Amino acid sequence: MQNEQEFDPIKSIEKKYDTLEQKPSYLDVLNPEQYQAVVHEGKSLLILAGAGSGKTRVITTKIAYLIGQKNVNPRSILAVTFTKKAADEMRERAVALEPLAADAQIRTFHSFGAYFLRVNAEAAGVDPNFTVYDDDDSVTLLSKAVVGLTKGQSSKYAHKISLAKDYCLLPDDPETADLDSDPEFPGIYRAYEKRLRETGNCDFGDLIMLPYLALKNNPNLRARTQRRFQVIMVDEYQDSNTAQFKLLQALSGAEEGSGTYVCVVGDDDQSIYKFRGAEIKNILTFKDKFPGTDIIRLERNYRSTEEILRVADSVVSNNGGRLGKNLRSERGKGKKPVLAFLQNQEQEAEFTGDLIEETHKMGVPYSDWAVLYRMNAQSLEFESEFLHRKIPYEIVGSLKFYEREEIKDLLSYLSLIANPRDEIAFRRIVNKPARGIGLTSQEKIIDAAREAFAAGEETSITEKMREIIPDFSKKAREGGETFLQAFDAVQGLLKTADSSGSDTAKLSELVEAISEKSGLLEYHKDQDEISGTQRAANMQELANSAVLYPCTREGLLEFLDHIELDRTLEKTDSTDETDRVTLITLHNTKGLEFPRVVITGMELGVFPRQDKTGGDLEEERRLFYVGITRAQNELYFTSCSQRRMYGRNEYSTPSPFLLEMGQDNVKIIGHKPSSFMGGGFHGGDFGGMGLSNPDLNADPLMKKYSRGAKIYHDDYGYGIITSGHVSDEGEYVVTIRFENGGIKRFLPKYQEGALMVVKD
DNA sequence: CCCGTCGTTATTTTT
DNA sequence: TAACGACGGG
Repeated sequence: MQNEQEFDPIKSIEKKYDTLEQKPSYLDVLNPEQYQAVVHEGKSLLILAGAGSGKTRVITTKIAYLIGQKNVNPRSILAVTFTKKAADEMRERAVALEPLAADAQIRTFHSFGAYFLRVNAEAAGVDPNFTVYDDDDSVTLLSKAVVGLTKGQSSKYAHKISLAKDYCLLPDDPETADLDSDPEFPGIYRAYEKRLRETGNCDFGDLIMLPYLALKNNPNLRARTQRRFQVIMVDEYQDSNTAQFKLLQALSGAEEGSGTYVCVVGDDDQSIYKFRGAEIKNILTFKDKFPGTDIIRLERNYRSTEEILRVADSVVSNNGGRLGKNLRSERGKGKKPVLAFLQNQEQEAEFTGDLIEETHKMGVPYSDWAVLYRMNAQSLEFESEFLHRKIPYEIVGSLKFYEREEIKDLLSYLSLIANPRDEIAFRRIVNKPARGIGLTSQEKIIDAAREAFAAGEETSITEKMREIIPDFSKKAREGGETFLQAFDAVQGLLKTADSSGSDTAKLSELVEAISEKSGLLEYHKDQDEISGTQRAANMQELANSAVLYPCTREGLLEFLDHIELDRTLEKTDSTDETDRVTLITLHNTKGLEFPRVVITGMELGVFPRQDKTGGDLEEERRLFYVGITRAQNELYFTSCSQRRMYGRNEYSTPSPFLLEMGQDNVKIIGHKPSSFMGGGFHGGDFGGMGLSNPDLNADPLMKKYSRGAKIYHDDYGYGIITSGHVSDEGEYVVTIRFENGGIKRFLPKYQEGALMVVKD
């Protein structure tokens, strides 16, 4: 005993040095700002992370540090991102630094919402077995909820409803009426909500809005939740919407002095999703909403060369209302970006192909290259050029696996098993393959089921169908029996909750059984023969992806969540070639980087789009900024003097953004258009307001009578300019569609007296 | 219920 | 231009 006591102080000292020794090396690799951000505590924190400044490293290190060094319970950490990919990467990297991080909630906003709703289903007033309707399903549901809408109207209103939810607006909120000029809109929204609740399902917007409302209306739940989450981090905060902001506020209890530590990370210069409801003001005013916020700027860029960042900065400094940042490259000077003026899109594709081929001969892999464009339609020219030249490429984002017909069919069976009130899923599969159960029969079944649900009956759509089917015609009756038999059979494969762990049935078996017994596999195989598609293979692919899930109700819900909340992945291509050029829209490049980047279609009307002014133009500019800052080593811009759009060959003006890059910051090749001669360059001195393109001002007629302008003609009445182009004779020609239906072309030059622009 | 034809309409889209 | 939806006939 005596001895032991003598050893004690030594032990204690030893321990201290042991601990110092164990100071995790992950802190050593941080730069001073990153380190500050990681060890920051107490107040709220806004990390302004410039492109390529290592923000993921900061977030993941912070999670590891909190758990490993500050003894924060991993379960009390919530980190949200916007994409599944980002969430997966974040979790993986955090766990690599600190294995206990596996217990932290690292999720997308929507997957967190789904999780929250399932756990708190009762408080939130939702069915715990809900599945998630995607945008297509919402459109279908709306068309059933409001009779007499055309398909176009349904998708328009469904889109508006989704926007309303992004802004956290309910049908009765006065602002809701402002979202659409149609005074019926709030009523349409209300009808949609009613029908959606009847199905027991949620749409994407619900996954954010309903958790927020549940917290708002339920103090106990709020207190419990705030106790649970001590640390909340949000990535890509510049693209959060109003509902997400409100949810963050409610979760953190910032207004109630909960003591939750909130850390948001983002870059106001990269906010590009306003059209989806993103509110850049969330990041601009964060410090006001979370008083006492500290701001840390990460301005060291490890991705791009100086020359590239110079162009990026020169462009984005044309925007007003920025938080401000000064990105510095840690990569050295590098090569000056190249701006190529070309004649048309064929030449644009050829030029790009040349670049890729020439460098490939020198040993540059294809995968170094990314070709960026504003619209998906622009990929076509590159595809044919690359196909022709045998340059391997991959188009990112166009293949939407989970939106394929055959996949949605299978998923509908799964959804209906999960939630027997899922009207949309039922309608999708009951008559596929054709069984003689047309729209009328479907209506009868759904109406009966809805009535039963309203009366509080514990039943399902298929049970109701079984009840009323004897009244149907022979054909419909027999077809219905076939469907019910198949459905019962596959539903029976789902193991009930009491079966124990010894049971190894996999969900993939259920998917395969559905394919077979529903007749869908056969049906789609036939379609394959006809259209040469890959549907049968895709169906198998879906089954394969279900192999990791148990064939239980829990496994099923988990699988469906996984799929609904991660629709981007799964671009399994049959070729195993990995060295490929990437073709991608500018929006889709967020978070990515490439050694060599070509930004194409730098023309007014394409990028930026012509109808963009003011704040919208600033967002286009940020999109341009995002594109530029993807490049590590080499950057190219292409601009065509002529472009075929909507079947018409139009002359085009260079993008005003090109003027903003600064003449000396790029190497210009090709035939410089007139607007680029003689000191036409002013980069960065417009304060970012409106269009400052000298070329537009050069021809006042083109500006006055631009596409989209509403006009009044003395002889023909009101109309809208559908297009404007410069003819071969060099004269500006506009095409006008008049309200009476007529389409006429004019030379505005000669119509000054008769043709006037009207405000709308 | 399937197929052809005509007319309309063209962003971006994390979930 | 091209792709997709609406509509009508077999």
